[in-house]
Amino acid sequence: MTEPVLVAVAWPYASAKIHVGNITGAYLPADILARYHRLRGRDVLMVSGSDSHGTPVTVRADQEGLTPEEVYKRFHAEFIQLFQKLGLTYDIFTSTHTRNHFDVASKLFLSLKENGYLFTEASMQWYSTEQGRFLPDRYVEGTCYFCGNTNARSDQCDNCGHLLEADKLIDPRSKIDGSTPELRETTHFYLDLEQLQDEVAEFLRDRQDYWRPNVMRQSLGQIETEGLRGRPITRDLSWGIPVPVEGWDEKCMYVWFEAVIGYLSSVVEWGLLHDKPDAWRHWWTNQESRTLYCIGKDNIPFHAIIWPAELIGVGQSFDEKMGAEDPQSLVLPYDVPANEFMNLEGQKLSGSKNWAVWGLDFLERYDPDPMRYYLTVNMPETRDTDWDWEEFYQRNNNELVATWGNLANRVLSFAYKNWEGNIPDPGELRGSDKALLETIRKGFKTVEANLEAVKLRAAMLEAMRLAAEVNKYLDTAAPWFEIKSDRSAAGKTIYTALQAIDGLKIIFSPFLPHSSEKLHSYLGYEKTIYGSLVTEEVEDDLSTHTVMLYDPGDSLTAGSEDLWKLSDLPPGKSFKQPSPLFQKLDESIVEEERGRLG
RNA sequence: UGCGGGGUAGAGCAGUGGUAGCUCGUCGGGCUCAUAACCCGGAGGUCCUUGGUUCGAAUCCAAGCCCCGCUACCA
Repeated sequence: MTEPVLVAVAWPYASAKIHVGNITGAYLPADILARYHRLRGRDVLMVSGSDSHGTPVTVRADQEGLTPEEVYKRFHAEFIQLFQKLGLTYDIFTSTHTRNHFDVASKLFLSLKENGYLFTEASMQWYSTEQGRFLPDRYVEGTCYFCGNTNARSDQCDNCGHLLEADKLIDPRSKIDGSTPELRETTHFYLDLEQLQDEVAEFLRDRQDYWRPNVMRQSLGQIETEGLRGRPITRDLSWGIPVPVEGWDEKCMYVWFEAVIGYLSSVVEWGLLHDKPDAWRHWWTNQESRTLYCIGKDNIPFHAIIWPAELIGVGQSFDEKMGAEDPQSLVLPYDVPANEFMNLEGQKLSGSKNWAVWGLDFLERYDPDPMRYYLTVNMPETRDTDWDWEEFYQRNNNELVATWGNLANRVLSFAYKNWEGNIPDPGELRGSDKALLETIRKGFKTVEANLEAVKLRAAMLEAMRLAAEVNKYLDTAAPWFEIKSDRSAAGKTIYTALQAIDGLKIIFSPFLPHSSEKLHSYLGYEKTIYGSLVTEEVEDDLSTHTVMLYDPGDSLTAGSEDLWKLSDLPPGKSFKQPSPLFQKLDESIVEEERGRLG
């Protein structure tokens, strides 16, 4: 077993389709990191699943006349389809609606309760006598007590912008059936964040020098200026995980409390599915384990404050409940590299206005790597960015195709034509050849430094710069000229260039895995670089759910060898006739795609 | 109202005290292995404004202008 790396990815909410903003914000950066660490031979586990519970799912179910379970399963199936096409190497992509997750979440809840970090408190909530249930604030409308607007939501008035106290709303009515709700008292469990505040702050300070400033501002900054207050972690809902306390089975755990526990439960499930029930401890109780949380900025408080607070509060109790003889505490986040948002053609994304580029829809017309490339160079790492179809088209043709795709194609074509599909024997390399290979070796180091620091844009740019270096080298050496007078000199040049693109293939592969595999196969390798994604139906006493799993197979990264380096290319080895790695796009797609919006 | 981010070449960005840089586009040249791709060179900027600190400011301070988010039980 080598260094454990846990890539924990935001759980998509199973009530909406996935768009490019979601992908660039969390799922793609996670896969880039996971693939990079796989190349390094580390014990990578990339985990996530569908967040299946909560109000939006039930609301959508009501609208469509379906059960919440049917709604979640429909979106869950689409997520898996998209992730397989994009090549996101989740070791496990599961769901929160599984017996295993219920069990783990309940153990965690009870651990917090036993350790004294939960308390109960009563409050007044709107209750629908018609439906016999409590209504979420956003489903109660009425008259604003500030401006008199008669269509104010009970939590906020869209007319005057004031935040409202729900119980002061005038003439409340249910948005669902128009009936008049009444105020009723209800009691909930609260997570005592105030009590955990000092330890959370200490946890954050320890990481202050390498976390992104935007994440620190929203976590440590908030604690230092406003402090933390208890937050309710249960709801009067029926779709979710029942509160595991006697007399409370009518209420559920609140999704924001329960979904993050998926980072733990999914690792447990992965172990169970691989007949390694104790494997979860390798990532979760081993203090050497590096846990990275890839999320969007809307999730920062949950991952940088609340989840660490839950983990701290649990202490060793969870491990004890899992049957450990010598229980350990759980590993706190190493980094939470949250991204900002991606807009579209200058405007905020909006599902209801169809102002979005949907993942599956995009892949109907384009290949996955162009999307991965554009989303990486445009990743909102430090500020909001913009998806612009004109720019997508330009970058695809002028950068991806022209610099990298063309480089691979020109080298392979020339070699194939002049050496009958065998790697030429270079003999002794010249100074200029060695210099190029040295540039690539240094490139591995630079890209590595950027990836370790989760600076993916910079890493991608550096990779492209290296491709440009090889193009320059070719232009200087001019093998098409050499070959006319000195075949052996041309052989040295082409051998060197082949070796260079063989290395670049590895450097590009975390970002652009599909084209790297293609090039890898053109170069005549038998094994693939990465494994594949498979699905499996899992049945438990709660439900049946589909899991997507990563199968390393007998790929190069299946072992623990460090592949992050220039490898030797054996002279004489045969390789295949190449074809272009990427397609040029026609300018007409710009207007075509813009026409689909809105 | 409060909080946060931002205003640097046509576009997108980097640059936190010492002659203003990168990618793309643009103009000119070279090459012909390659998906008219690749390589070289040039043009292009009052670094939002004003005032201040300093030998010296895009970079620090003050005031102001403009854009964009957030301030939701949408996790």
